[in-house]
This record gives sequence, C-alpha cells and structure tokens, in this order.
Amino acid sequence: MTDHHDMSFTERVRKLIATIPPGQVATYGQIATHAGNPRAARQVVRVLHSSTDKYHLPWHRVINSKGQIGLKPGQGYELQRAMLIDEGVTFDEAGRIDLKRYLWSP
DNA sequence: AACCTGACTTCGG
DNA sequence: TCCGAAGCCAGGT
Repeated sequence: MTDHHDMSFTERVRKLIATIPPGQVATYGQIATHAGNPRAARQVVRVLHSSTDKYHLPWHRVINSKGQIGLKPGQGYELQRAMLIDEGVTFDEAGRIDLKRYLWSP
C-alpha cells in the first residue's frame, strides 16, 4: 500500500521542523509525535544536529516540553534566545516561553 | 550486531 | 513548583 509517508522517521522530522512558522515554537516531543513516534523526542535532537545545516532547518524554533531552551549557556542558548526574540517570542523571568501562546499547531 | 549518544519526557516525592 | 531517576529510541560507530 502506498503509505504516503514512504520516508524515514528522520526525514519526516526534517520536513516537520521546516514547516514551523516564524514566531512560533514546537517541542521535541511534539515533532516526534507528528513524525510517528511520541517517544522519540531524543531522536529529534539527533536530526537537529545532523540536518540543520544541510537542510537549513529553523532549529531555533524547537524547544523542550517545559517551554525552555534546551541548549546550555555558551553552547547556543544565547543565540537561540536572540533569534526567537527577534521573531517576537517572549520569555518570562525563568526563561520560559508561554506555550499557550507560541506553540505551533500543525 | 552490540553499544553509545543525547538541545528529551514523564513521573514520583 | 522543583529535582532526580528511569524510560526511550533511531542512527552512527
């Protein structure tokens, strides 16, 4: 049968990330869920590492389920935060993004 | 074909 | 609400 998704989990993840619009964010788990496996959130991280440059993915729009940036200070945290703020996303005092407001809904 | 990795998530205290 | 432990998994080695 023609499973219209004749592509790997990784490919689906790439496509999903590519569709997150500016000013919105998606969680690793959310991407994993839509890619077919709710429990493969960690795999999304791997895809980000391996495909961001090659496919020009909007990597900065992917955050964790707590609404926070996963990267550590000095490891990309500042850049991601700046890029999101530049798109209009706001952070609270604890560095959290209001998912009710900015979470992407595919 | 095991073993390792990691920008995670969930759950209990 | 915060923290730690445990669970999870696709792809790379």
